[in-house]
Amino acid sequence: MSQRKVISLETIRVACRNCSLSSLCLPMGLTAEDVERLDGIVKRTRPLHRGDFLFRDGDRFRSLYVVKTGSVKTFAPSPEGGEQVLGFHLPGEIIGLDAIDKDAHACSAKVLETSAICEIPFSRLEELTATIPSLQHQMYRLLSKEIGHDTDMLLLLGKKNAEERLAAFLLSLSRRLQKRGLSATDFYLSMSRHEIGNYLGLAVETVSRLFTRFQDDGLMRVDRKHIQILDVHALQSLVGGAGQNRRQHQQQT
Amino acid sequence: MSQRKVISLETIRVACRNCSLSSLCLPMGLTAEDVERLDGIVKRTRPLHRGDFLFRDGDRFRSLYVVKTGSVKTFAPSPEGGEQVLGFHLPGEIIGLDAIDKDAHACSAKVLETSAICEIPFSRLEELTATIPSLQHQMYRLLSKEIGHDTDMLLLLGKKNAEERLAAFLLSLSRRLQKRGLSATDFYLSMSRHEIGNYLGLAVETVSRLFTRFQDDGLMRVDRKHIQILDVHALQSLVGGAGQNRRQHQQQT
DNA sequence: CGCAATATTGACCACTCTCAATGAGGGTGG
DNA sequence: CCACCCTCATTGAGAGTGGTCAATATTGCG
Repeated sequence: MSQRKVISLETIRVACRNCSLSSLCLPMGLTAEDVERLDGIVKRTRPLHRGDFLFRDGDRFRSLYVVKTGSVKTFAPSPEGGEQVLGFHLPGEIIGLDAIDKDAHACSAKVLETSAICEIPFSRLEELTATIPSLQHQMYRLLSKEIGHDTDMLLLLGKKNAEERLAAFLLSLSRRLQKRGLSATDFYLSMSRHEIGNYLGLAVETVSRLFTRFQDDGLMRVDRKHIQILDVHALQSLVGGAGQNRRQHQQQT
Repeated sequence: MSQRKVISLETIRVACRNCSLSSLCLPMGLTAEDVERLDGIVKRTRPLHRGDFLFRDGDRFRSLYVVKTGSVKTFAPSPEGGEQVLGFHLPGEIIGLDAIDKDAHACSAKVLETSAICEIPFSRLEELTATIPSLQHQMYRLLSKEIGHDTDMLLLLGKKNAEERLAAFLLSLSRRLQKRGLSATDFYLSMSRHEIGNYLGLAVETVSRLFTRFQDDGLMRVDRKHIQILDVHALQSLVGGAGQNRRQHQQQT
């Protein structure tokens, strides 16, 4: 910890900017000027708190949101009156892409803990992407990436058992936190067991039992919301399906 | 059948065009000239046959594909060596959007029956969307719509039981066929029970049993791959969850 | 400090998977 | 043209994962 050197205010400011926009301009081809223009349309809102909504399903679509710090969950109403958690969004991740099509949000976004969120008015972003080809390409990639992510979830829900799902979930969190420079093995869950279960298509009780089991097996330590991963490799082999193939025959067509 | 009147070659040609591009320019704002330009980059390939691949996972990404007639399935390899069917693509639907991000296909696309497919080189499409704002917007919508569709599947796999899944699947097919002017209640399945089961996260046997049950209950007639829906409304109420709430508590957070 | 929400644990059972056998087509070759 | 084979689909019986219900911590918050 604290390998942080003395740095200038300007450095922080720039780093902070890049932070909020990293998902948009990371693999860029953008000039400094382009980034400046992009930066110009981003609204920085004051910190939001647990329970606050970024938007609710049915709301008119106006902006995309980027998590700077904290975390957000998105969830859609299911016909029976329940809800399906669609994702947990950590710093650097973008929210709202699914609303472009219908020009309205089909899901709600709720802040899980005190968070800083950037807002990017989509109409202005569109103007920008129309004049900066590389930014347009970034947008396409961003949308495409979201599809790829959903695909992964389909595989998870369609083919994996409870154990594999929870292991995959934990590793996903770990990896994403690490990418932001946080610890990959020691972190706090900002969501409840209920929400994890809902997200993974499992009952709360199953999630709870698995946490206990993983801990008993020495894979991790669990204390309420505090998670310490002790054996990443074992978790990975759980996901990969070291467990004998299960669930419908793996047919080749 | 054969309510087809005598029509000019030109009419057919135009209709055919619109067909292949409908998903791109339907809710448009495109001038005739724009459509012309779009049309100019579309490659029309000769008919493909059952078992042909549009692309395989790992292939370099070059083009998007639009189904004109026939059907295509996409599927991704799962770590254990099996595969997850990601979707069945009917006329008017577009394939390959998930590959933009990594510039490589993460899934394979296989033709299920003799089909006509259009190919749209993505780099050329990108050039076009950079100069036609409304087309750019269409592309964003298209990508966004795909995300929305995946979201629906997540809800299906995460929250619905076997009965609800199959009912939803049948209604989805029905609706999409109808949109293309085909019968909503009488059609042939181009995919096997295996593929349906894989797609829905169910075992083949479960799919088979449900077909039998639905038939016994008078919801539909099933003869091999020939499907006749007799009671759409009943199917709809099955999906909606008329069946008493099942699967994890529907918590509100 | 006490109530409400969240989490854990146990017992039971249902949905659906697995295994296995049989039947029905569709294609190929004799 | 028929026999054969192979794939696909159907059906039955049994088993297991994970859901449901219920009781008991534990925590957080007003």
